[in-house]
Parts: sequence; C-alpha cells; structure tokens
Amino acid sequence: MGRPPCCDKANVKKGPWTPEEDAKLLAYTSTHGTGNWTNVPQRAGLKRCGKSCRLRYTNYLRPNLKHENFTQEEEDLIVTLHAMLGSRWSLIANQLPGRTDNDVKNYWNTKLSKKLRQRGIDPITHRPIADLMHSIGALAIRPPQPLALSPNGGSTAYLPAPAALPLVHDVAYHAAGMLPPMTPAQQQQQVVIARVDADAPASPTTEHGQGQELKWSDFLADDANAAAAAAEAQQQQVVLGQYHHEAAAAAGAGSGVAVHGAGSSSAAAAGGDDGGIVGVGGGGGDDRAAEFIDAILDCDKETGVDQFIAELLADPAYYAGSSSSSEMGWGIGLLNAD
DNA sequence: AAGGCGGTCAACCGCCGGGAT
DNA sequence: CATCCCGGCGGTTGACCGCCT
Repeated sequence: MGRPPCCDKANVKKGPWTPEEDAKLLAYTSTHGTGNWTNVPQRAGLKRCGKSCRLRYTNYLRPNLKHENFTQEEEDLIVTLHAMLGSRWSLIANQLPGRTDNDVKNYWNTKLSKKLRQRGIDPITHRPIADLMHSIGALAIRPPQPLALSPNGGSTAYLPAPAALPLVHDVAYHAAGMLPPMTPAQQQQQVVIARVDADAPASPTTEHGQGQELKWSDFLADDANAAAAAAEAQQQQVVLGQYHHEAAAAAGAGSGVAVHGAGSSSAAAAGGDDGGIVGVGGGGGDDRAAEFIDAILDCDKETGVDQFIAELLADPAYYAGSSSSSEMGWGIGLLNAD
C-alpha cells in the first residue's frame, strides 16, 4: 500500500484557483514564508490541499516568475539540456530564471517536441529519425552476442549493439571539448561500431540484396503488429531520408561524423535512446534491462559524464556561452533555422 | 451559428528521496 | 534501524480557448 493521502480529500477544494484564494495564499506566504505546506491551507484559511497550495505558489504566485513567451535562447537551452538530461524538468528549469519545471515541461510537450519532430529529429533521443531507423537496421545484422569491448570489462557481456550507438551530439561534444576526451577503449569501441555501421545498408532507401536481408522486425516474430510497424518504419525512412542527407550536409563535418557515427559511451544518450530497443530487438527481460541500465551508470562514472553534467549545471554562464548551433547538434540548429 | 477538433496550460496524482523522530 | 512525514518530481488529466468546417 502507498502512503495515506496528505489531506482529507472530502473537505478539500480542487480545480482552478480563484483570485480570492490566490490573495489569501499570497498574503500568508508574504508574511509567514513557505515552510510546512501541510499547515498552510489551514493557517491561510484555504480549503485546499497543502500540495495544491505549494504548486499554485511555485508555479504561479512566486515572485520573479516570467509569464511571457519563451525566447529563442531559452528554447535552445531547453533543447540542449533535454538532450543531456532527458526529462529532468526541474534541473532544466533551474537553468532558466523565472521559469518553473511545469512551464518547461508544458512548453516541451506542446511546442518543442513537435517542432523537433517536424524537423525529422526524434525528441527523445535528439537524433535524426532516419538515423534511428538506420541504427535499427544495424541491429538486424548484429544480433545480441557477447561484447568483446564491454566498457566496464565484463558485467555487460550481452549488451546489445544499439546501446553502443551514439547520441547525435556526442562526437560534437567531444570535438567542442564539452565532454572529456575518449578513452582508448572507447575509441576502439568506435572502430568496431563504425565497422558494423559500414556493413549495414548504405542508404535507408536501398533495396536489400540477397544474403543478409534481415530486418529488425524479424526479431519480433511474436508480435502481430511487427509487419505493420516495419512497413511504417520503412515509409518513414523514405520520407525522412531526403531530409537526413540535407541536414547532414548543412550541419557540417562535425555533426556529420556524429550522425553516422562512431560511438561514444554517453550514458544519457544510450539510456534514453536505446533502452527501448533492448526490449524490442533482444526480447530481453527485466534482468537484461537492469544489466543494461547498470552498464550505463558504470559508463557514466567511467567517462566522467556525470561529473561533467554536475559541473555544467553549477555554472550556467559557461553553458550559455557554448550553445551555438553548430556545436550543440541537430535540435538547436534546426530550431534556429526558423 | 454551432459543433468538432486540436492546442495550451493549470492542476492533480502517485511515487520517491530524505530528514525527523 | 524502522517508520513517518514532507517536499519535490515527472507523468497525466481535463478545462478552456480558438480555429475550422
């Protein structure tokens, strides 16, 4: 059983706040501060849950909140931070003075993710959707097998191939000095992945020849929807392929390398991106998923990415100065293209 | 004019981590 | 050490609004 409710729901008002309620809450917080939200409703004369009061205050009544539209710089920062942190909205919002996590989350869900998708960028992985399809193709010719170059020397023996494929930003980040230099093991891993990638079909639209004509959907024999999903994926490849090549050309050499990539072991990247693929391609159970996540966390520590992110977040000025589109990858450049 | 529809955003819900006891 | 409680978080919901047919 979960914990009991924080308040007596029968006697608690829900729904939109009235100006009178806002005034009461504001009057109370301005004189008493915001400690112990559980007692706030009673002391402020409100028939609201303490959590509701806290939410109303932090998201709407708190001083110094911005209520105007997001600026281009804010958009850039959100995209960049989302690429690195995923949906950790509070962390992202901390880097945007006057914005709340709810603001950022809503803005992402309603505007930015859509904008990215329209540009052919997967808003979860921040990689070109066509490139994701390409990676799935690579999965088909390299089924799960013991990995010779396991980043932590063994515990991830069955790490499936896509887990090692890079986030689109990674190489650009290395090049820009925003990520620590790759270790020899990581570089060697890149060579292996690059070779596998080279073995994969050269173009998303290429008709596969004889021999290795395996598709990722072949791994979904039990899934009645697999054929339809594969067909849809292929269609997306065709539609997005053109964009993919144009975007790669426009983004310059650095991002181009990232796209076709030679991998790094950015944990955040592999985590958000390929966790789902593990389940699809390998049909792995919870154990495999847990192993995969452990490997990501290990990688995080080994590469220093976790430390890097911590330092980055501690120094907003540094980050703001680094957000030029060419360095920060697909999302930003494309958003700025508007 | 009216109903349908999609977008936006405030608010709610349930879970989790950490401090207090 | 175990339990309780609170604040915080991310995901989701639903009311509202404007546009379209």
